[in-house]
Parts: sequence; structure tokens; C-alpha cells
Amino acid sequence: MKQTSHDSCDRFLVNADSVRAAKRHLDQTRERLFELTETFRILGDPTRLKIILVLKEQELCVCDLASILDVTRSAVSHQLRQLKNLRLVKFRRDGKVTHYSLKDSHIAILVETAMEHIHE
Amino acid sequence: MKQTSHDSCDRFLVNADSVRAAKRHLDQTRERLFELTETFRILGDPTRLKIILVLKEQELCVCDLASILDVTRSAVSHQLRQLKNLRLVKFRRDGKVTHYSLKDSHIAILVETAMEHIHE
DNA sequence: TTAACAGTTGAGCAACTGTTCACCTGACAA
DNA sequence: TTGTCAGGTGAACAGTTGCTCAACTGTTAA
Repeated sequence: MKQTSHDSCDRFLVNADSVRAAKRHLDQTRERLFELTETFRILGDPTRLKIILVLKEQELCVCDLASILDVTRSAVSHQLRQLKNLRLVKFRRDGKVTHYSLKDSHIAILVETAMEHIHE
Repeated sequence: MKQTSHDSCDRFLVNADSVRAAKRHLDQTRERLFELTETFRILGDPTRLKIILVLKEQELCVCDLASILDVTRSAVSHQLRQLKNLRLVKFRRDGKVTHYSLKDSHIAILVETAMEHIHE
């Protein structure tokens, strides 16, 4: 059976109020929804999550991050750019070396909350 | 310049202790790290996150979810399977209709924590 | 100047992912 | 039985993504 994009069903009219309420509820959080998804998406990659986890403990340079995660400096740099774009990390130049650290504690708190709630 | 997989640099020996400590720290959370990443990855998709957000408020059937999210029932069903696999949602058959709801409050708390910490 | 090094960047590619489509199952009503 | 509806499923496709490679910038030391 062909399923249309709207995909309304016979039950639609029965639950019309609930559905409308849910649509309204989603619409109200629409602005925040994008950055919320982005934040989770960024943390949903093993390399990036590991970067956050180790930066949560100490400031580190790209070279050390590459050594710890066992990937190339290039790979780390690419991922750090994404973390910079989302303003999750900050950096400090010191001669040839660039030291990275978490921009604020919000992301660390989020990861810790997730860890607490995962092994239920 | 060729970057090896291990990508050790001259600074390696200087920070050897920090690097080793970070590696140990990562290794200790290794078991939990997979499910942690999976949880964030699942929430990092707009369709799945919206499903969680509306199920947080009320129990809903596939048909209504499709109507609310404006996608096909098939798309909703595919995503619900992933949420079932991660044990984030539960369902209740009632004749032809399957009602979905959140399995427990952990995921809702996690999403709420994220919302609080995002618009800092 | 020159060489070495830390880090960045864009292109390319292989792997993954979310959606749609078509078809199927199971429940219910006629 | 037959038709209809809610929902599930696999194949296929288009779009995305994370990595590697090669080349580049900027800094430091010889």
C-alpha cells in the first residue's frame, strides 16, 4: 500500500487533539531542537566522544590526542574542528603546540549524566 | 608528511605520564563507552529525537507518530526498531494498533539535562 | 636560511545511514 | 471469505560521514 508523506490514518480523527498537542509541543522546541540534535550527533561518534572524555580530565595537544586515541593527527584535527564549531572546546596556542580543553562544564555534565543513567 | 597510525610525536616523551593516564582512563570506561556512544548516536538524529520528545509526553501509535513527524509509517517503524533494540521504548499491542511509550525515565532525564545545558 | 615539527585543510573514497517503495503479516469488520 | 487497515521488513537509492593522503601554514631551532 502506498504511504503518503503525511500518512494520515483513520485513527487520526480519534486522537486529533493528542496529535495536535504533540505537534504544538514539537513546534515550541523547534529552535532548540536543531542544536539539541547536533549536540547528541557530535557525541555519537566514538572518536569525538573519546576526545571529550579525555579533555574532561586534562588539557591536551593534538599530538597527544592522536597518540591516546591511536589515530592520525589529521583525523583528530578534523574532529576538533567540529567540536570547535559547536563551541564545545577551546584552544590555546603555545609556540608550535596547540592545547585543547573543554570550553565549559556543560558538556562534561551532560556526558556524566548519560554515564549515570546508562548502566541503570 | 606521512602520519602513521600511532602518530607519536617528539612531545610524546615529555607528556608520557599524562598520555598514559589518559589511555588508562579511556580503557577503564571501555565497556561503557560503546553503549554511551550508541545512546548519543541514537539521539543524534532529528526523527528519533522527535520521537523521544513526543513519547516523553504521551503514549502514541505508529500512525500518530508518522502524522506528527510528517514522515511515512515505514520510516517511523524503522526508527522505532532501533529505539527498541537499545531498549529505550516499549510497546503495547491493542488490536490492530501498537502503542509506543518510553521504557523508563532515564532517557527523558538525559534529554532534559541536555536541554537545560544547551542554551547556557 | 634551512630543516624539522605541530597542526590545518581539501579532495577523494569507502562505509554507513535514513528514507522510500513494494510487499508482507496479522487483526478486525462486513 | 473478503476487504481494509496498522504495522513491519528487505532492497535500493541518495546523501552523509569519518578517515587517509598529500600538500600547506606557521613556529622554532640549528
